[in-house]
Amino acid sequence: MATVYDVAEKAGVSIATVSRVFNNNTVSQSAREKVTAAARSLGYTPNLAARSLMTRRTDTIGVVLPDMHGEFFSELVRGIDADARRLGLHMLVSCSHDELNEMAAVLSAMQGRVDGVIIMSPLIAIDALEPHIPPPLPAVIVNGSGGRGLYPEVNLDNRAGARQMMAHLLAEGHRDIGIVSGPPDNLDAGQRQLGCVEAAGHSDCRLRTLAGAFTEASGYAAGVELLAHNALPDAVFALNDAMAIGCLCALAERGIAVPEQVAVAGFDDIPLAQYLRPSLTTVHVPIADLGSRSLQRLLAILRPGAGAATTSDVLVPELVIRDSSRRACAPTLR
Amino acid sequence: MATVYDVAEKAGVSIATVSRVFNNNTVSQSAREKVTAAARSLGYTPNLAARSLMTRRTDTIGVVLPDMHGEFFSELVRGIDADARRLGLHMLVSCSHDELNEMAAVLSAMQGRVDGVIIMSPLIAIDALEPHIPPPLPAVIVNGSGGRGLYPEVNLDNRAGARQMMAHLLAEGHRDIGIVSGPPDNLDAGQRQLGCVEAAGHSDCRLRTLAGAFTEASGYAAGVELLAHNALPDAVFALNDAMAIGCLCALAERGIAVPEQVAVAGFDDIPLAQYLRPSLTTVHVPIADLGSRSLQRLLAILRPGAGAATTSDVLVPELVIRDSSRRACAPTLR
DNA sequence: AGCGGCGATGTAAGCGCTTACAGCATACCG
DNA sequence: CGGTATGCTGTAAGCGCTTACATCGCCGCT
Repeated sequence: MATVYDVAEKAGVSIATVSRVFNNNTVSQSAREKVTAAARSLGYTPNLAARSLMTRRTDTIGVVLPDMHGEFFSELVRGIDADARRLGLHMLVSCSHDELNEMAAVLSAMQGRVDGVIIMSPLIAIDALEPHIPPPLPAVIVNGSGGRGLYPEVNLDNRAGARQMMAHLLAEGHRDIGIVSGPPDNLDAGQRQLGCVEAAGHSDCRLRTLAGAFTEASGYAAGVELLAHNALPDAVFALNDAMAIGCLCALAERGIAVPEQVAVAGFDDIPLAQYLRPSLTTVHVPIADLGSRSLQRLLAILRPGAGAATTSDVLVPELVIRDSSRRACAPTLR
Repeated sequence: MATVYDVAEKAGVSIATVSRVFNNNTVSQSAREKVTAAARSLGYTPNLAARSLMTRRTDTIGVVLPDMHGEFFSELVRGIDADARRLGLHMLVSCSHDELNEMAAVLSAMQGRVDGVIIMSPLIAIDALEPHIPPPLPAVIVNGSGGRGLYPEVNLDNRAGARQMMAHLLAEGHRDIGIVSGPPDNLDAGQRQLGCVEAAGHSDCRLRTLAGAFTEASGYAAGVELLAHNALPDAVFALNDAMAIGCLCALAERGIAVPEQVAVAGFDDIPLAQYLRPSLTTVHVPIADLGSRSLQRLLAILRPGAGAATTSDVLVPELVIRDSSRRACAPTLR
């Protein structure tokens, strides 16, 4: 591999000038041209390790995810990547499997490879996590709450989303509502559940909770359980779309009409929610925005001067009403 | 940040000894303990940039993807990540938006940040791409064919998958089959289409092709078009699941019974395919395996001695027959 | 003509690490 | 007891780059 010395020699300048050309510092037009030509002919590329060693920057940010399953993850990464590219930043991705020591290992391994990290950790409580973030490492926490304020957080207002959905279901006249919950320790799931309870508290509605795990299979199981007890609720609110789909499947198998006999709603608004029959009423979560927002937050730490007025860091999801919850009087099929 | 010098001083040894401790070289037990203690108390972490500068390794591999939408991408990354972690490798992820110059930019930016790359590029033909891969950068191409053999390839046998599906549909007695194709230049789509044509060639079956783009919306549009002409085929084979879902949606809206009036099949076997009603007949693609396999390939280049018997690099997908294509005589609902 | 200022360039000092080489005990051989 | 193999350890030389500082013309000023 060619080095600055090779280029400098070929261009007839000093290594400092070569370096300056590649860092957009003041160089005369003629020198710049000579260097560029020499570099191209030698196939020179700056050695980034050496550069990092001097500048103590890596131009890379780390993304630590709980796992790599499903739409949510890819959307988040997409949101981060889009902005990162524009800013000339690279993205180091890793996952923690929701385990504290794996998380700690990942973070310490990233130490020195990245300028900062975006951490998503819906299961591990942030205050347990914080001690494992190497102190010099700038970090932003996305979608996990309960930190001590040591790190900026970007959150989704899961509670508000759930409240909106409940309000909709209540407005449709449903009073007996089944909630398919998420994994026990999942923070998003907890907040959504809380929103449901809050909304129900103001009304005369009955809430039943069914165990779920944010998977299609668990939604299916919940649907089966509802049918077994032979006492269908008016509506089922699955705390994510995957479970809503599983549940719809169980209901369809037994010939239960949705929304005529039971209304069904989900949460997340995954892309194909609108292509189900009946199309799925859900809460739209701007996942990619969550990613892009957290990158902005991180950037505000990394490159202080660079503007970025602190807009709110709580994104409010939006109710999307589709066929699966419409009043029975509206026919599903044309 | 503490350096080897700080640790060496505190431990009362030389920097070489400190370095040896962190690289598992021969060091006396007593020295090792002193160094470890000193390092811990100082919160020392080796500076990876400096290390890379000496060793010319980064312990990081790059993953270049066409984009970051949907299951396929996340599954692939998951497959790679799982193995990478075990091997102590990091993963730098980027996407090319299927544009040749973006691809070239991404690759040259990765130069020096990674020890090798895994490239997925279903749209850009590999022989056009190869000149843009910096020569010293080890690369493996996943799921894109047509290279000049300069780089190892790991492929999915899309053609065989499509042939299997066609054989199944023919065996079910369908003779008028609609194919919802993929994006025009997409290599996977092309191979799948080819498989269909091959299979049809051996039979007396009629094939109609409808334009598609691997999205739910395009599948929906194809479904609408089929209905408009008032001449439904016996079966519709959408070349990916997303389009099959869109198509199912269009058919359901018009009250067409699947599989009684039309059989429908997809390709990919995304996780929720089995939770659709009717559950979707499709071709199972082991995406995560594709990722893990390509990492193995890359590793065979990076760490030559390390075994890794060259198993085949063509993964054959597997037919998954579900309700959406079963003979009409089998009732869908119980 | 002389001088301050300025922009372009070169020199050289590291950044924190790995590793070849040399040094120095210790142990073991004849 | 000298010689030599053996096992640790220290010294020092870079890896390829950025950048503070010094240098050197050159312009425009008085």
